[in-house]
Amino acid sequence: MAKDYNFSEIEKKWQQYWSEKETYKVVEDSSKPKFYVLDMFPYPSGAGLHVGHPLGYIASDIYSRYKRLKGFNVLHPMGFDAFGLPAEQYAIQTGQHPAKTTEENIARYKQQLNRIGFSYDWSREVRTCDPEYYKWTQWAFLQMFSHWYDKASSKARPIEQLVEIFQESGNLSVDAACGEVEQFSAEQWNEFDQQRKDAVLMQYRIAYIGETAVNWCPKLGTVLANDEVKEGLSIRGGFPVEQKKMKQWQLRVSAYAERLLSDLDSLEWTESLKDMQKNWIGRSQGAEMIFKVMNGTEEYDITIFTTRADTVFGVTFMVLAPESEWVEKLTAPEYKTQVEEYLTMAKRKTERERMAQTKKVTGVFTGSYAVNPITSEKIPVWISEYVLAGYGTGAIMAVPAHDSRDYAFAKQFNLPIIPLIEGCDVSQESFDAKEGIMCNSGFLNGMSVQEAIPAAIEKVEEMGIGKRKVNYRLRDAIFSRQRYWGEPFPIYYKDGRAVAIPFESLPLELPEVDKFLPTEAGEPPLARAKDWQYEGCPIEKSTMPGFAGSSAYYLRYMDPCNTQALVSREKNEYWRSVDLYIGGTEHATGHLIYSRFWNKFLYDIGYVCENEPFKKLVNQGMIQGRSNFVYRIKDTNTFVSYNLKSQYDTTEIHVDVNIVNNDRLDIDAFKNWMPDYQNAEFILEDGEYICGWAVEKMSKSMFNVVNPDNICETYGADTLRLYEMFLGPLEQSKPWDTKGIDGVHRFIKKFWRLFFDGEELAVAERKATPAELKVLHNLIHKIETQIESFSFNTCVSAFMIAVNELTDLKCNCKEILSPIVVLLSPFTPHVSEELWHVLGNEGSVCDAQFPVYEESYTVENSFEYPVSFNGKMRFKISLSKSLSPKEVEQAVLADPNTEKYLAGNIVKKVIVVPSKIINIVM
RNA sequence: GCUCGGGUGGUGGAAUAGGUAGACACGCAGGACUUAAAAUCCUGUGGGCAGAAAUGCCCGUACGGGUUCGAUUCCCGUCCCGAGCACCA
Repeated sequence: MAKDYNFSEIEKKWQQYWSEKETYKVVEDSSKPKFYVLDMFPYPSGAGLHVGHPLGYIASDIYSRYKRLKGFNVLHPMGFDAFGLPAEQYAIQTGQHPAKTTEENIARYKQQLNRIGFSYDWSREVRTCDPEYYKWTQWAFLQMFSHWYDKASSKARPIEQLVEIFQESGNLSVDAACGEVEQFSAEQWNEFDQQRKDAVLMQYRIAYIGETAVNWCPKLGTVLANDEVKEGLSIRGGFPVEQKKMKQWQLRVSAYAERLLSDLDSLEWTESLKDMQKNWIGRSQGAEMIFKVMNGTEEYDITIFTTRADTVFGVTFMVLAPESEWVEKLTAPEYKTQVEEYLTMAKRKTERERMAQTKKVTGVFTGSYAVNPITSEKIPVWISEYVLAGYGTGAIMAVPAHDSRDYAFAKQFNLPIIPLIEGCDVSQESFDAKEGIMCNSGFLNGMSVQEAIPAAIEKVEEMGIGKRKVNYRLRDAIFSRQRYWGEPFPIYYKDGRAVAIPFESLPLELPEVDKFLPTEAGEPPLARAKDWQYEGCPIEKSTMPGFAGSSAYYLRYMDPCNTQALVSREKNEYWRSVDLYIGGTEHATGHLIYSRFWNKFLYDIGYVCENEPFKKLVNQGMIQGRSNFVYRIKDTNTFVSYNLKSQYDTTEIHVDVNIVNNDRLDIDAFKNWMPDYQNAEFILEDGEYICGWAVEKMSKSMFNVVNPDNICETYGADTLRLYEMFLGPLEQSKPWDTKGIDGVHRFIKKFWRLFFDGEELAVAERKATPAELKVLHNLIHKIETQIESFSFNTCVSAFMIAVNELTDLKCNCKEILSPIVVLLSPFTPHVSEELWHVLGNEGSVCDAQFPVYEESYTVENSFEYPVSFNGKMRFKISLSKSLSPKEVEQAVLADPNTEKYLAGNIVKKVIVVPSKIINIVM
C-alpha cells in the first residue's frame, strides 16, 4: 500500500476511533484545573453549514485542544438553538411538524460538524426544543415571576418577602424596580381584594405582564424585542414593524441596567463590544424636575428629565410625546380638534416612516401653559413626535439655544430662543457643546457649564422641585411571541389572574395543533390546541422568544442530565463560568445582554456561583461569499470574457463559484449548469474565459455558497481547518476564496513527507542537530504566544516556515518530529493522530503534553544591533555567535566605529536592551 | 449626527514598549522531471533608475503636517472604507 497522504482514509479511521473510545468525553476532575470553551450554538437551518459557519468553531476547537495539551480539564460542548422562526415558517408552508424538520436538520449539522473533526463531548449535547431542556427555561421563568428586584440591596428577592413587607408597612419603605404603583400603607394593603393585590404584585415581579408600546410585526403576526428590529424592519424576514400598545409578558431587564453596565469592566471582552453594550444600556446622568402646568383651572405637576439642568433659564416651551398620558389632560378644549388630528397622523405612521422623516419638524400646541419653576415664567406646552414616550418621562423642557432638536422646533413654530452662554451665536444653529461661561442665568451666571450643572441640580433639590436622576435607554424585554415553535409559558389564568403552574408539573410540553397559523380570531397558534388547560383553566397561549432558550444553555452543559436542577451546585462550582466564548458580534445587544441578565438573576437567588457568565469573549468575523460573474451580450446567448466586456453592451450574471477556478470559467461545466446555456457561445481572451468577481453575502441566490463537505471531500478536514485559520485574523470579516487552499494542502503533504520516503517510514532514532533543535524551539515559542493571543493565521505561517526549514535540513529525527506532531495536533487533528501512532505512541495525541520551550536552543547566532549614544542613534554593529550581554558590551567597545563616536568621552555604562538596541551612556 | 474599528504589492495578509517594511501563502513568469497531463521540485516577483552581471542608488505602508538620529507604528489635521447606535432630552 502506498504511503501517500491519504486524508480520506485517515480521517475516517480516526473519527471512528475517537467516537468509539469517547476520547473527548469529559468528567469533573478536581485534580486538574478546569477550562470551559464555548461556541455560540447554531440554529440548525435547512440549508446546512457553509464554510463560514465553522470559522469560530475551528478556532475554539484549536484552543480547546491546546488547553488539553497544557493539562487542563476542558469542557467543550455543542448543542442546538432549535426553536425559531424558519422551522415554523416551513411548517406553515408544508404542514410538516417543526420538531421533525428540526430533528433532521440537527442530524445533518452533527454529521457535518463531526466530519471537520471537532473535539466536542456529544454526551453533553443540549437542544432548546427538548422538553427535558426547556423545563429549565420554564423553571427560570417561574423564578422570575416569583421574585422582585430590591434596589436597596441591589438584588432579586422572593415575592413572599415583599408581601410580608406590605403587610407590615405598606410600600412606602420599599425601593424596588417596578412599574407605576400608588403608595399604600399596611392597612390599605390588607384591605385590598385579591385582584388588587395581584395587580400590585404584578408591577413588582421580574417577569410580569405589562402594557407598553411594543414592536408589532403584522406580517409575522407577533411582537418583537428591540434587538430583533433594525431600521423599522424585522431582522427575520425584513417586514415592517409598527408601534402598538399591547399587554405582554416582559422581563425586568432594566432593573439590572446599572450592574450590566458596571460589571462590563470585569470582563475580557473587546472594547468595541463593551462599547456596543454601553451604548445599548445608555446610562445618562441628570435630574428630574417638576413643572406646574395649568389647563384652565386644573393644575398638574409634570416631571421632566434633563441632563442639562444648567440650562433651565433658557426653557421657552415644553414638549410632550404624542403617546404621553398627559396629552389628554393638558389639551385645552379649543385645541382638541387639532391635537386629535395630529395624534392620528402620528399614530398612522410606521416606525420606518417616522425615521425617514426625522428632519421634518412636526408638532401641535396643547393650549396649556407651564410655569418654569426657577424663573416662574409662563411657557407653552406642545406635543411633538421628536419626544419619545419610552424614554425619561415622555416630557421635556425645551432649551432651543442649546439643543439642536429644540432649536429646529423653535424655528419652525417661532418660539423664543434665549442664549445662555457668553459669546455663543445662536442665530443659525444651537450651541450644544457643554462648555463656556453661563449668562442670562441668574445664580448660575459666571460659572462654567461643568460647574453649573451640579449647582443647578443642587438648587433644584434644595427647592424641592426635583432630584438627581440616572436614566437608562435599556428597556424591559418583551417576552411573549404569538407563535407556535417556542417554549410554552408555565402560566394559567384563573378568574383572569395569572397563576404559576407548579414546578412538579413541568415540563409543560407543546401541544399538538392542526395548523401552525394564528386562529381566525387572531389568537396565537396555541389557541388551536385542544385541552390547552391546566386544572380546567386556560393556559397562556403565547410562547417564549428565541433568546429564552439560549440564555442559560452554558449552565446546562455543566450537568446536562440532571433531572432535579438546571445544574447541581457541585458541578456549577467546578465549571463555574465560561472561560472562553467565541461567537459573532450580531449578538452584542441581544443574547449577550439577556444571558448576562439571566445569569445575574440566578446568581442573586443563589443558583449559580458566578456573577458573569462569559469571562473572555472573542468575536470571529463573518466569512462573506466571493461571487463570480459572466457577461452576456444583451439579447444573445454569447458571453464575453471580463476584460473585453467594455466593448459590448452586456448583462452581469451570477455564475456558480463551484464551476469557476481561479476566476477562469469551466466552459463545459457552464454549458451543463443550466439548460439555457447549453448552446452558449463565448468570446475568449487568450483562449480562456475570465470571470468578474465581487464580495457579497454568502447565499444560494448568488451562487457563491461553498459547502465544507465538498472541501473535505477534495482536500480533507485538516486542510479545511488550516485554511480557514490561514485566511486572516479571526476577528476580521473576509471573503471566502477557495483559491489558495492548495497552499495549505501542500503544506500537509510536505509535512507528511518528513515522515515517509516514498512508501517507507523514514524516521530515525538519532540525536537532533542544533539547527533542528533551533527550528523546533522557535516554533514552540511562536505557537505558544500566538495561540494565547488568538492569532491563528500566524501560527499556520509559523508551521509552514518550520516545515520548510526541516525539509531543507532533511530532518528525519524523531526527537524533533514527535513534538511537532503534538504542536500541530490542535490544528490538524486527523493527520497528527495518524503520525502520532506511526511514531509508535499509544493512546491519543490529545493526551500528549505540550512540548516545553527551551530558550537556550533559539539564541541568535548572528545579528545586527543598532547602537545609540545617550539615546542618539549613531551606527549599527554586526555580531556573530551567541554572546552574553557582557560579551556584547566588549564587542561594542572593541568596534572601531565606537571609538570614532566616543571622541574622547568616557563610557559610564553600556546597556544591552533585548529590543535589539544597545545604549551607551557617556 | 454620535461612538468604535480600519486603510501596507496583482491578491489574502506578516511586522508596532518606534529599530533592515512586505514574513508566509496565493497568483503570475521562467525552468527541471514527464510521450503528455497531474503531482513534485527549483528560480524570479513593490515601483523607478544605473549596470553585461554580481550589485548599487532613489521612492514607497491612504493624504498633508509634527515629534524623533530613526515613524507602517506616536501626535495633529484631511480623505476614504467598515461596524454599531440614532430625534435618548
